[in-house]
Amino acid sequence: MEKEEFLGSGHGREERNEEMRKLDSDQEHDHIIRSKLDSIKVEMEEAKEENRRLKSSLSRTKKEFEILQTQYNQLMVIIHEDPNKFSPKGYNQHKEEDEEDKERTSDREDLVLLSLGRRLKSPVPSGSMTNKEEKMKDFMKETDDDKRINEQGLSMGFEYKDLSNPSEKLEVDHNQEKTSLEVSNSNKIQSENSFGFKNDGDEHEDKEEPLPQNIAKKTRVSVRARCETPTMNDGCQWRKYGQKIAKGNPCPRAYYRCTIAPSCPVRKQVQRCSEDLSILISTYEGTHSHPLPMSATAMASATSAAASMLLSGASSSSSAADLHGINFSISSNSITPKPLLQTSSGHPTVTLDLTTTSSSQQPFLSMLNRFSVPPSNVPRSNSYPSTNLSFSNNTNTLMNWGGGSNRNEQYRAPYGNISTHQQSPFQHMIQTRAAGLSFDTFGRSSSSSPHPTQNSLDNVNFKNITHDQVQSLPAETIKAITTDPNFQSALATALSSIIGGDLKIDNVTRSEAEKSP
DNA sequence: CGACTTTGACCGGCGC
DNA sequence: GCGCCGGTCAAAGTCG
Repeated sequence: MEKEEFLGSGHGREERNEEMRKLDSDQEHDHIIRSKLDSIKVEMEEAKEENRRLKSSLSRTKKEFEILQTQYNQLMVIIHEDPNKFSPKGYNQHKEEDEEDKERTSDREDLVLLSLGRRLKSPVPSGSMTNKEEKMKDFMKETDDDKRINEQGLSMGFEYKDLSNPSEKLEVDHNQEKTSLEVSNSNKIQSENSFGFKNDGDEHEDKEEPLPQNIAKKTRVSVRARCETPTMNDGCQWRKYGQKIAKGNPCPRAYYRCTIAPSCPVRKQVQRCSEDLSILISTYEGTHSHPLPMSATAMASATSAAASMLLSGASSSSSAADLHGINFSISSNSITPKPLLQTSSGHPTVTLDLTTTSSSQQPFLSMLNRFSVPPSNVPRSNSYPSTNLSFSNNTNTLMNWGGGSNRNEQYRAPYGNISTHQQSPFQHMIQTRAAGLSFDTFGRSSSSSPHPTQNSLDNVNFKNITHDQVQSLPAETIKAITTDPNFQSALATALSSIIGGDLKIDNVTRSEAEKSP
């Protein structure tokens, strides 16, 4: 009996134990689920928080960008409209016209100019035109220059002088590594061997029959940038046609040709810097004989601007120059790293350096100051000048250009996914004008929201731009904007045009940032 | 199957 | 004239 009871009780105990175990396991399961839920909740909260942070950061950056863009646009609009206005005398003379100008400028604030580089051959049907586009078209009819743009499209870039022309002589001082350009008319730059965009409407420009010596000595523009991907996405469509191990660099050099148009003669060489494998050196040569996608215009304009600077003698300037009222100091500490692709080939090469790090606390100034001559210790075997333009900042300039082996990389914006109205934010800021070096620059923020500094036009003052003003720009803004390769490209173009063109900037619009925090 | 990449061969310029 | 070197060609391979 006792045994049975024992067995019976033992059996019951087992059942209870089983139930207990079941309960325990259920509780454990619940506990696990709860803890998982908790952790997920925490993660969600964190994500939300991060999202909020990013949103606020984005909106702040947007605002700051708009402010800067407005200032830049105002300046360029005014420069374009009447350069004389920038002299104190001119300012007084034109004071009465300011009201009118303000209205016109305000109108232009509504314009979105996406005309950096070459205008597309096929005109947009008027039916599909937006109001902004119509306004832009209307405005472009206002001046003769703009008419020319409207009728002929844009011609800018990599202008290369006919060296055989006795009136336009290129002298190179091999010993001093200086370039001396003797140009009879700086605005009459021939279109031979021009890199960038040419106007199909101009028959004479379509006939690109450079002389043999020019073919042999095409100007090249080398762009150095930190880039993790095998190639830098510059917006163009390239096809690889060769690869070589070049002497002096264990990294292979890849040869690409532009395939947007079958007859496009533009070539590109891509090579990693042997000293710093994170640096990608892209060297461009030739002239695009076709419209470029918008995403390609930034790089094309940068390279063209660089080439223009080379040809306009920027490299021959002294250690500091006062160019049209803007100080361009060429400081020895801004010297770029030794350019590898300058050592060969007998091509005049200009290097755009987007890699070097500045110790300066003023990135924007630093950027302006980085129009530098190559270091004297750089060996150069070629007999042509090389010019280094460094548009760096004090941030980590490692760029992901979105390039790589992906075949579909072309036409993608070089800065990843950007919403439509923000795509290539600086491209619409600059509009180039024919004659290579001079251009119109105006436009506005593409944001549809009311502009925070719209009223600043009412308080436009003209003063000499000072370093203090530049310094007064919010550092974060400067950092954000100067790290944008599109800005760097656009700036290169703008500066090039100012240096090489006939614009006279004695004064500039006072920066609204002076008032802004 | 077309577009693109790879890679060895070839060509022309340049220096010795 | 020869060899080196940068640049290009073109056939074969790869990829989507």
